[in-house]
Amino acid sequence: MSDRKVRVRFAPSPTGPLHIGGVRTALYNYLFAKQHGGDLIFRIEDTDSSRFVPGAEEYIIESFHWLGIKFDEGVGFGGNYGPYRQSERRDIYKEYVQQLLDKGKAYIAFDTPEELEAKRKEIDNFQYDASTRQLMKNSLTLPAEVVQEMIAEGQQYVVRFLIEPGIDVVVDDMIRGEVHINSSILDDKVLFKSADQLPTYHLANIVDDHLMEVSHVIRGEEWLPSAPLHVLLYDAFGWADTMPRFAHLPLLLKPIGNGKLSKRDGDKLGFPVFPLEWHDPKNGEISSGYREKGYLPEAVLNFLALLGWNPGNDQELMSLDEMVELFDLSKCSKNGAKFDYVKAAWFNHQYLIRQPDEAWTPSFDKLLKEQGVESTPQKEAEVVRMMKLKVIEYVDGQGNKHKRNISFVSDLWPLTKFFFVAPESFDREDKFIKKNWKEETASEMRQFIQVLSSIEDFSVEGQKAVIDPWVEQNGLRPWNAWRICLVGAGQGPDMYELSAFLGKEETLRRMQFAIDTLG
RNA sequence: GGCGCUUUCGUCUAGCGGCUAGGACACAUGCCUCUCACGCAUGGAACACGGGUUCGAUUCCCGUAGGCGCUACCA
Repeated sequence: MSDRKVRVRFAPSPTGPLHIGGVRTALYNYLFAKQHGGDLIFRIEDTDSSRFVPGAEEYIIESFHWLGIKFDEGVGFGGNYGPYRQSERRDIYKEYVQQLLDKGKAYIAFDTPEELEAKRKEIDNFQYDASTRQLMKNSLTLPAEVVQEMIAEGQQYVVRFLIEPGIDVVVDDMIRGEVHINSSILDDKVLFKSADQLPTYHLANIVDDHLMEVSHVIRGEEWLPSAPLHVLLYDAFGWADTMPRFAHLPLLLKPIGNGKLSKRDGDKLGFPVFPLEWHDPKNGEISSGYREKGYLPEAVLNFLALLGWNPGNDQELMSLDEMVELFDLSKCSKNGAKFDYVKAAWFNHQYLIRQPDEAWTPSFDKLLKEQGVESTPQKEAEVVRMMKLKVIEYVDGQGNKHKRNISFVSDLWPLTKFFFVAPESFDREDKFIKKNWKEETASEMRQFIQVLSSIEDFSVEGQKAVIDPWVEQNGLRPWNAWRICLVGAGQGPDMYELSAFLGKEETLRRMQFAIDTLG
């Protein structure tokens, strides 16, 4: 078992957009596979035909493409163990169900959903198991000829797994250790459905994992209760010696309140729970996505990886390759993690500030167009340069340069609007304006206008050459008031930089407007 | 209800019998500064409870309580 080639799979159901928790599960599978030089398989588990949602499969593939998680084989990736879509494997499942039937490990049951419902009403905590199966309509209670007859008549039936009671079933979990469950509490699970003539998850997943030579099953904790059933299935097939190792991951929980993270929480609290924006084909509802919100895939992956796992030291920022190296299933935590979307934004900030300026320009350009602002790439590059100009001079202990506190490119608009749009009004209650626009400020600004008007060379150096001596001489500190004129608030870059960017004409125009408005 | 998993600052977590219980996010204060940020520094903030085991428990065991999951012809 130990020298078996590592092969893991991520196997979503195409019932909607890929949940962020699913992304983490896929990521852990990826990390585990790559670390061991193994394969990552992408399998589509579409055995519930009633819940199939068109477009979901394509959405999931595109999500991983954006995130940078690469599969080695599977739907859309090729491979020698196909088909990888379960709906295309009907015949395979039928064959294996028959095996179980022949071995007496499974049986045929004719009870209709209505009859089962009635039984549940009749008996408290009814469970289809060793204690009740004698009461039901199945191949264990009916004579063989009758069963044959009913099948010949075309009666609908399901195949149920026959579970022996009183067996101590052990699931050896790589995260939780040994989990014991007595088989008596398990029910005779349906393995093959009559409704759509497809297997249930339990059967399909065991057959596929076996045939695809999956070595490790890394999945969400919601599967832990059915893991004993899966162990019993491997036994029943006689595949116990090649049974994969299990690892059940803790769940992602709501940031506030109780329960696991769901589709609803996201847009209610203002953060996405899906990697990409999703347009529900049924009702046209739109759910936001990380990509569209301005997240960088590296940041999303890094953040997600640390929700339930850490390398055992204080390192938080790491590339996908570093994670591959550091990842360790045994270091995964056992309890659910609340989804902290504030920290997600922090991770994005960290990745954003490490990007070169050029990487910002396209999205910045798009942002400005959305705001109806005329601009050029040169001007945008200039603004980006200016807005971090002061802090780029700061280099920390690791030699990293720092930029402004923006978590998303979209944050740039409120920070840079004044570069493109002149202030139209001033908030007299604003703390900065109150403090820096006094009785005498208007006349000082008029003087300052005179000085500025005389400047021929309006570049940063040209302005400094004239203004610095003037400031020295008069003992005035015009910057804050000047800032109010040009920005309209207490923010923005170095004033010389800004005025040079705006040009002499616009600078003077804004100053005059402020004087006229504020008096 | 039954079964299972789980329980360290508000949140994510380190810790694997002896520590002033560490880090990060968030928060507060200070420094820097022509503003806002960034950055830096400092600070407040946790071992759910009760029994054991042990010279000694955050750490091991058992209860209790809380949280989460499962309990479909869904995955």
